[in-house]
Amino acid sequence: METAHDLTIGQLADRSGVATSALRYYEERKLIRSHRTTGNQRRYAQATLRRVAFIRAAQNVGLSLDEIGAALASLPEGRTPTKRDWHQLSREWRPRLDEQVERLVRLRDKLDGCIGCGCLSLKACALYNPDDELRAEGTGGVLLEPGHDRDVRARRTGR
Amino acid sequence: METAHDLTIGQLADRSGVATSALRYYEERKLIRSHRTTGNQRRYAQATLRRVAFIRAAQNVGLSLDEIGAALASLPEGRTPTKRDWHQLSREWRPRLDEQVERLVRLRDKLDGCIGCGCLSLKACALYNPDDELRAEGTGGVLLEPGHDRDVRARRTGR
DNA sequence: TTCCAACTTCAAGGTAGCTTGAAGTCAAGC
DNA sequence: GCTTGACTTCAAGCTACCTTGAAGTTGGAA
Repeated sequence: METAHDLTIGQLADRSGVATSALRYYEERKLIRSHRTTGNQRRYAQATLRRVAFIRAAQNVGLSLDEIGAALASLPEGRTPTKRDWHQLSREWRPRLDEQVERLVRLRDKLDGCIGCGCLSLKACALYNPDDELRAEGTGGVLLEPGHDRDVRARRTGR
Repeated sequence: METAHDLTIGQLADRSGVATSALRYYEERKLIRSHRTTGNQRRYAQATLRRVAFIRAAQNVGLSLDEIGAALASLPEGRTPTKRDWHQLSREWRPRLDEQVERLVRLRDKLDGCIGCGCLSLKACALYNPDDELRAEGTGGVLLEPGHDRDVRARRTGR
């Protein structure tokens, strides 16, 4: 399994821009894998560079390591992922990214018109809606967070 | 300063969808303010609802409470912010949101073409570039993170 | 006036995502 | 063969952002 092109953790850190401590952490979390030299040092396959890039890109978009790990788990276990494998993975992520972009654009476009206009605490605002009538229908709360409706009460703490 | 329309922390929590514990935390962090009843209970002005909405919206976009606090600090101290005040604040945030959106769109559009095509660890990729030649020029690392260039080495840990 | 849910403070706990430090081992150049 | 920097593990620490629990107080309705 060892090749001349395997990377030490330091090389992987340099080339990915990710600290060695973070790489060990990713490995502990099963996001990346390594094999060991006879002297117990980690060696990473070149393909790991791509995995790390994916991890950082995904983190940038606000995904947790758990979610990223789940995505990466869809890649083949035994062999180096092919272009097709990565292509498949990125296709599955497209809707997620679309949603994120939409949410952000909505915020950007509404921030001025909505917070700016002062309707934020009033009726029928696409950005935020704590209106009492609507609340009676169970739709109070922040509309920017997807799926918030059923969480609003659960998020309360004091008795 | 007390009006009939002041909110208890529970009401603010219900109407904002934010836990009371979080609201107390925000107050401790000076993101929101309250006055007290004779019995030492918090009462919030209606306008606080708008502040909380702003805080959550901003968090959604990935901003820290420190950054949000700094933004909110630009609002007037003594009086209830006017539409104009909010308008001003949201205008200042526009570039930040634009940048976020752009970053996200870039990731979305490049993910397929770039990670998918396998160029991720090769030359001249807009998404990621650990190419050795470019690294020699000091441009290795993840290109998605703004201003990463000077951080790449600092992020390394092991000696 | 009594009751109890909603409040109060304070300290500790929790999760995510790492970083830091100690103490020791490996490997590659002189 | 020696030196030294890059590696190893493990435990503890750190920042952000809260949550939980204990122990006590308030306030509004019956």
